[in-house]
Amino acid sequence: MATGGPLIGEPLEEGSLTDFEQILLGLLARNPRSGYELKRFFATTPAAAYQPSSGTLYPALRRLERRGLLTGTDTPSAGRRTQRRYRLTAAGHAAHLGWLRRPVEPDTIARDLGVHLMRFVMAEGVLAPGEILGFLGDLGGALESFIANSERYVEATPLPGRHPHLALRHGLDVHRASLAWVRTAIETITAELDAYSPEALSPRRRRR
Amino acid sequence: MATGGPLIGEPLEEGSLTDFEQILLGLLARNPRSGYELKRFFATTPAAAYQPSSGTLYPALRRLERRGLLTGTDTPSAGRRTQRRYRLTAAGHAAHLGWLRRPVEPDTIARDLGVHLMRFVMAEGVLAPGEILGFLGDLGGALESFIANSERYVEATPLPGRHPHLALRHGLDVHRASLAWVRTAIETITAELDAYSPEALSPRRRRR
DNA sequence: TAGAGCATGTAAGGCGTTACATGATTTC
DNA sequence: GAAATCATGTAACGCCTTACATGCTCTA
Repeated sequence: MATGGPLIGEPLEEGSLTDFEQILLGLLARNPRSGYELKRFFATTPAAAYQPSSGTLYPALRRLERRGLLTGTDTPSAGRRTQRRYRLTAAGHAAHLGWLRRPVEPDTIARDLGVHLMRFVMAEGVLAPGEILGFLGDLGGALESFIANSERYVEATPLPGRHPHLALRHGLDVHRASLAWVRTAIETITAELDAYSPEALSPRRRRR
Repeated sequence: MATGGPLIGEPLEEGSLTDFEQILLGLLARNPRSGYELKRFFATTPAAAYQPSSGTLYPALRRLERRGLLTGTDTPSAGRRTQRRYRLTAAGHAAHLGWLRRPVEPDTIARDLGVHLMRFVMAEGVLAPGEILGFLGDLGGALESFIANSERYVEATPLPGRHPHLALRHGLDVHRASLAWVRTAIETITAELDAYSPEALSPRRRRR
């Protein structure tokens, strides 16, 4: 920690990763894949309303490799052109864990909801159930205050016309749906936890 | 129309505008503003979870001016540094109208919902009520098929874990909320239309 | 004269988009 | 041998982000 220069093999850490790079890291953390397999994943999953092009995907993988978060190995798969298959390094796993554990910023909740959902998906089996419930709790809290702020704004501010009012109403409706989802997600996960160890993990709930 | 070269004063039309540029156009169509006033608008409106920086805003205004969609005039407002106040040209109004009238692409509905909401807000008083109801109808239709597709996918595809299933559920819940909003928006606007001219515009509804 | 607020702008760097290029293999 | 599919990549261009620069005015 107190050494002079940068150590060989240490994570570079200069400049943080984009959301897209973090998502690539998360996908490769579960199972190593090639660039093309990643493209197909994005193509076939309706969750991703996003379709990375070759010019986005391949350079991103090379960047992550250059940073020491991924290692790629050329594998001449039967027939076809040689594939380059990527897997995480130790530094890559550390970066991914750090991303999953990032606190929920209440100020940017509306903008980052999609990213939070991706983090939630990728946290399964990686973060402890307690951490996941904590994350969902923070998410719910952020949504609650966002909704409260929007309601206060709608009541306090005279709006120029009917459409702005309706549009704000849309934002409220959508975020209320998100909040309701967070609550059922917490219940679902808590219930599953209780099923496995009713006494140890959540004794309070059994009394009900 | 059949002349040889490009006419002076014609809209350039080469390459289309970004969503952000279209939104600037829409804001300036209602009332001329300076860059700083636009910044304050974005800062004080909770609808905009987006905060354009100086480096984004001012060059964008200059681009639109260079394209002939805006005209800016330096106005030495009392005290302070000289402001540059922008207003739309005829070509700018045409570009804005074209943006408002763009059809709803069902394929990108999840990605573009926010932009559609902005278009809805800015269409008030600019597009005819019939056009606005048509737009909302298309929006609702696109949401319906998106929801139906997602439901089919959830039922047909075995998902690796509980979290992916929950995340897809979130998408469904949120888009169902959007669809419900579209329907109430249609009702609201239709009702208001009826109030002004019950016979002429919507005689069917009176029978109910 | 130093500082704070208003107002517009520039510079460097990075990432994404579109379009094109390239290689290898199988099918018609 | 032409075309399609798999698979990776490059090049040009444009926009955004961050940070800094510039002017002008009023107040302490």
